[in-house]
Amino acid sequence: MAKGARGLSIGQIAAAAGINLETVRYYERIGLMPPPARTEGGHRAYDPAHVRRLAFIRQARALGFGIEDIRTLLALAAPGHRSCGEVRDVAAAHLAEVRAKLARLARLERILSDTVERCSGAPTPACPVLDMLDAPM
Amino acid sequence: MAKGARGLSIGQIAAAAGINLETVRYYERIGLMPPPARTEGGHRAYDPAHVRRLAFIRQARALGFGIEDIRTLLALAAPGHRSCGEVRDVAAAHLAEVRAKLARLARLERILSDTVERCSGAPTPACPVLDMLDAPM
DNA sequence: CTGCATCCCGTAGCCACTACGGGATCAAGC
DNA sequence: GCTTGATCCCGTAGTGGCTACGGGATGCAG
Repeated sequence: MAKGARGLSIGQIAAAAGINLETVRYYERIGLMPPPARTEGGHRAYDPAHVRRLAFIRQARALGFGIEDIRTLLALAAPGHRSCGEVRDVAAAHLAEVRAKLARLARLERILSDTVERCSGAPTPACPVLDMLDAPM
Repeated sequence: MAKGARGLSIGQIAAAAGINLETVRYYERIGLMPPPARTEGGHRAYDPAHVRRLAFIRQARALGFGIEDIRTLLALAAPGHRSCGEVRDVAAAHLAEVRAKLARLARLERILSDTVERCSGAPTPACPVLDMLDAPM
C-alpha cells in the first residue's frame, strides 16, 4: 500500500463540510450517508466522494430542503440519472412551501410590529399586546 | 344546586377555542391549562374562564409565541399583575425572532426562485438546481 | 509507551403536538 | 330502565432534525 488507503476521519469530514460530527453519524443512521470503510479499530474512514455528498447535503439543508427531499435529490443527482425535470419539480414544490411560510411570517411580523409599536406610543391605559391576545383574530 | 354546576366537556371547549382535543389535554399535562373539575365518572368539566384562557393561548400560538413565552404572558396577564412593560419585552423579543426568520426565508426564496427559473429558461446542458447544490454558497 | 485527543455506540432529550388503542362514561331515544 | 353510539379516559409512541451524554475503545505524537 503506497499511501491513499487511509481515509478521512469523521471529525475531518465533519469539519470539512461544516457539519456537526454527531449529525454525520445521524445521516448515516438514517441512510442519507452511505456507511464508509472502517479502520481495524472500527473508526470510520471516508473518501472524497463522501465529502462531496456531505457538502451537497449541507447545501440542500441550508436551502431548507427536508431530509426526504434531499434523499430524492441525491438519487436524481446520481450520474446517468440526471433528470432535471424531476429535480425542478422538487425544488419548485419546496419553493412554494417557502413562499407560504414567508407569507405567514410577514403577516405575523405586521401584527406584532403594529402592536408593539402602539405599546411604546400613546399612553393608553390597557396593554395593547394583552388586548390583542384577548381578542379573537 | 340550582343548575350551573355542570361545566363544559373537553370536546366542547376544544371546539369553542378551535383547538384539537388532545392538544388541550397536552396543555394541561405541561401546566399551561389548570386542571379542571371532574364529573363523578372522571370526565373534565370546564368553566368559561378555561375557555378564555384557551382562546388566549390559541391566539398567542397563532402569533408564533412559544409555550414558555405564553406561560410568561399568562402570568403577566393575571389581574393585578398587568405590567405592560414586561409584556412588551416578551413581544418585542419574539418580533425580533420573527424578523430574523423572515430575513432568512426571504434569502432562501430569492435563491430558489432564481434557480428554478433558470431551470425552465434557456436550454442549458446541466441542471441549474443540482449545480447550485454542488457548488458552495 | 504514555498520555491525550478523537471516535465508538446506544439512548434520551428538544419542541409542539398528533396518533393510537382498549376501555369507561355520558346523553339521548325508546 | 336499557341500549346504543358518541365522547372521553389515560399512557405511550411517533414526528423532524438534530444535539447531548456517558463510559469505554482507539489513534497518534512525543
